[in-house]
Amino acid sequence: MPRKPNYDRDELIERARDLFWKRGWAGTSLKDLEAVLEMKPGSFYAAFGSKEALFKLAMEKYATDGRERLKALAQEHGPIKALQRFPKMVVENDTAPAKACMLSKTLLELHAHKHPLAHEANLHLLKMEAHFAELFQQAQSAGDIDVSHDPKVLARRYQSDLLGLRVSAEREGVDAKAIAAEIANGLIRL
Amino acid sequence: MPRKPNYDRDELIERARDLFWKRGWAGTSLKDLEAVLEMKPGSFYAAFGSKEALFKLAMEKYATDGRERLKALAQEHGPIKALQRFPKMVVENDTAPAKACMLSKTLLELHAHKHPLAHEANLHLLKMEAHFAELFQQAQSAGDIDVSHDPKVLARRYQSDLLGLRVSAEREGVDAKAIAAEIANGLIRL
DNA sequence: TGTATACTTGAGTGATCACTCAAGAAAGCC
DNA sequence: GGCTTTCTTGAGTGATCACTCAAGTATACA
Repeated sequence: MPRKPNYDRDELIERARDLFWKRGWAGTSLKDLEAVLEMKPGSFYAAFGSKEALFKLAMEKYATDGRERLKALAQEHGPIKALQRFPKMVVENDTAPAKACMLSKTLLELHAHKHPLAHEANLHLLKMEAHFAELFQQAQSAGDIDVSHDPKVLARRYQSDLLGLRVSAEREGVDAKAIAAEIANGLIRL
Repeated sequence: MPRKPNYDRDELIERARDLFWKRGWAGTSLKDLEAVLEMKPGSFYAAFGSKEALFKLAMEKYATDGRERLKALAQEHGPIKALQRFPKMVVENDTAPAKACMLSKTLLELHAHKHPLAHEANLHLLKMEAHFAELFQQAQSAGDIDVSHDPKVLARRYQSDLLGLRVSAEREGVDAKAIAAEIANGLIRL
């Protein structure tokens, strides 16, 4: 009896993610979304409910994709190599809508307003940090990093450096690849 | 013959800076500014011309204040100690409107729109980086840092770490002071 | 093919956006 | 006190914001 929608929901969320990632929350208007998703307002609200609900979906996709890329890297090269390659990978991805992390952008834009999406971004960052800690611990088990270090401390610092790297990569005239290499090299001396 | 304005322009710019710093460009409405500056729209536009013009002034004040704080630190403690203390100082300043750097917030928010203010933020960041490089060079002359390092490379990395630190400080549940201490310690081993 | 059921359309909602401007108030000089 | 000049006031500008909804359209099952 029903009629099926003539779009791929997941693909729409990806397109929305790219737009939100690039332009931020306030910088993305519904008109922009309508253009990119090729949807009229009625369909949009029937499909997603609100701009905020779609942003949340987009951010979830962003976060899980990031974790999966890290996981894939670890499976292929092992924990320490994954941690070393990740910064470079992030910075060299020229197809990405922005160099900076969508989670940090969201956090910085909306934290002062105590917007629920800022809290959401925070949670995703925590999850990623936990993932980093896990890899650091595995690297210790493999003998690649001295066990005197607390993996959680290493992960906290690593993520901080990564966030800094990605802000720097958004700047003009800054050699982000060089910084990424420095971060990678810093892991050898642990 | 004329009538003098009944406000202190510099103080108004400071108040605007605090609001912009905290809430960002799009997050700060003219209504917000009118409330904080205690000005009606007519006076506001007579005094500053536009929201963008005031933001630019606010960002300039932010940038020069930052450079002066660093300079004061260097004069009191010397270059290497200044570089070590600066991250801690930034993170521990509880009176600041936000932990994150106003320049990076502006850059991340407006870079995708190619907004002139993003370019402006970029220039201020470059100036600050040059200041860092100068201190690194002075620290080398003083024998505190090995001369094998390029001060410009050190400054680039230092600023990246600092930006990451300040994003991390904006998060909840992250011990930013610990990261600041790690950054400071990292400078000893150079 | 008829009908029920969803999806699509797009003009329209009130609210808020940055900004304007004419009129009134206050200060400095004679 | 009168006059000039600037500052202050605040209602009002069109544009854009996120969002709604009634009407039209297409699809799947009978």
